[in-house]
Amino acid sequence: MPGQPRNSRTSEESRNSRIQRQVMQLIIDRRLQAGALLPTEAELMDGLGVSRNSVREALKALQALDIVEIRHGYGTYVGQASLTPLIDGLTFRTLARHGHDDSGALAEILQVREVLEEGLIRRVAATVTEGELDRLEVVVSRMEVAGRAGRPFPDLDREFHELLYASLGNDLVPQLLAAFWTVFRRVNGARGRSEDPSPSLTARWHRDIVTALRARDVEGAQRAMTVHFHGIARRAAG
Amino acid sequence: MPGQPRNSRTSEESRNSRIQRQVMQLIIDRRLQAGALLPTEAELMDGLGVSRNSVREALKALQALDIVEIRHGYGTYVGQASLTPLIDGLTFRTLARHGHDDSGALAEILQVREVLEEGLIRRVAATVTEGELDRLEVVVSRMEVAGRAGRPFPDLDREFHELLYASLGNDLVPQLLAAFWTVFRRVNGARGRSEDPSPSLTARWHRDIVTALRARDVEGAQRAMTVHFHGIARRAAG
DNA sequence: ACATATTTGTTCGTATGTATC
DNA sequence: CGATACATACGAACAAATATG
Repeated sequence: MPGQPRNSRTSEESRNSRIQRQVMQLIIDRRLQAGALLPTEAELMDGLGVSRNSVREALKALQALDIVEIRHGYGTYVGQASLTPLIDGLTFRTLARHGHDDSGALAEILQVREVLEEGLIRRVAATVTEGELDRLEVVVSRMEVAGRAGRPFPDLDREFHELLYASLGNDLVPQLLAAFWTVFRRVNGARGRSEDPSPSLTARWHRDIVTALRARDVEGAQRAMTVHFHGIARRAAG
Repeated sequence: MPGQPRNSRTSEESRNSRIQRQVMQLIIDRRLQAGALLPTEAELMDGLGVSRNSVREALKALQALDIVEIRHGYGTYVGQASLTPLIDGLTFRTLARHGHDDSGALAEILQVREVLEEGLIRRVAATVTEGELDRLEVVVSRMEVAGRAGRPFPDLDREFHELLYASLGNDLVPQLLAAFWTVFRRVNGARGRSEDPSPSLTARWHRDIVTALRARDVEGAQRAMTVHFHGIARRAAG
C-alpha cells in the first residue's frame, strides 16, 4: 500500500520540475516570442549546472506542453503554447476513464461546447460584420453542396465555427472550441461511429444560424445554435 | 534562416512520441484506472525495445500531461489526467505573450469564464437542490464574515463556484472553471495586483446569486452572475 | 556534390536516493 | 538494521539530422 511521498526536507522541489521552471522563466525574462531560438542543451547544462539527461527530460516535458519545440539537428525553439496538451489530455481521459462503450464523457464535452457557443453567438450577433457574414455564407453553400451529395464535411464545419467567433477578437475562444471539437471527433472516430449520418441536415442547421445572424436576430441565432447542438447530441447518444 | 522541417520519409513519427503513444495505449488496453501501477522502466524498456533514457523522456512528457505520475523510488502510476497542463500552458502563454504589463490576455480568459458561467447558471437554476443551496449559503455567510473584516477569501470563492456546478453532474465543468480561475489568480498575482480590493462587495455578489437561485429566478441568477463578472473585469482592467 | 561543424537523438555504465520488507 | 527493488542522476560515447562552406 503506497503512502504519501516522504519529502523529508521541507519545500524540496524535484530537480526536473525546477529545471522546467527555470527554462520557462528564461523565456519570460528574455522576452522570447514563439519561434525564437533557445540556448542549446549544452548551454543549458552549463547555465543550470545539471547533466544533459536532466536538461533533455525537462525539455521533453516542456515540449509536451507545447512550450518549447525541438528540431532534431538544429535547435530548440520557443513553442506556440497552443491547447494541444488539452486536446491530448481530454482525449486520453475520455478513452481511459469510460472504456470503449460509454458516451457520458463525450456528452460532458458537448455540454461545455453548447453552453459556450450559445453564449458566444449572442455576442457575435452584435459584433459580426456583413463581410464576415458573406464569408460564412460561402462556407455554408459549400456545406450544402457536400450535403446534397451525401458527403460529410468536417473541415467546413470546423472552418464555420472558427470564422464565426473571429469577430470577438478573443484568440482563446476559437482555440478552445477547436480543441473540444477535435477531441469529440477523435473519440467518436476511435469508437467507430459514423462521421455524420446526415450531412444535409447539418448543413441546414448552419444555414439557419447565418440567416438569423443576418437578420440580427439574437434569440433566433441562439435558438438555431441550440437546435444544432441537440442534433449532435442525439447522434452521439445513439 | 530555418526552413520547414525536412521529414523526408512520409508519415515518420518521432521515436519519443511513438513511445508516449504506446504507453497511453497500454493504459487504455489494460483498462488501468487512475492510481494503478504501471510497468517499471525496465519492463517498458524490454517491452518496447528502447533504452532507459528514451523510456524516461517519454514518461516525463506524459507526466507533464498528468497522464502518468512518477514517485521516486517506488514506481510509476496512472495519473489523474487533470487539467493541470491547461493551467500551466495558459499561465505561461499569458505571461510570455504579453510581457508583464498587458491585461488583454486576462480579459480573454475572463470572457470565456463569464460566458460559461452565465450559461451554466441557467441550467443550475433548474437542477440545484435545496440542500445544495443550503451549503452554498454557508459558504456565502463565511464570505460575508471575511468581507466585513476586509479579508479576501480566494478559497471560499473557489469553493462556491465548485459547489455551484456540482448538481450538473458534469465533471469537466468544475475542473475547467477551476483551471481558468487558477490561471487568472496566478497571473494577477505575478503582476503584483492586489488580491481583492473590496471583499465585502464580492461577498454581496455571491449572496445575490444564491438569493436568485433560491427564488428559482433564472433571469435574476444570470443577471447576478453578469454583475459579478463585470465587477471582476473592472478590477482587472485597472 | 562533398566535407565539416553544430545540434539533437539514443544508448550504455555507474552511482545515488528512496521506499518496502 | 540490512537486503532488495525501484526511480533519479550523471557522464561519456556514438548515431542521426541539419546547416554552412
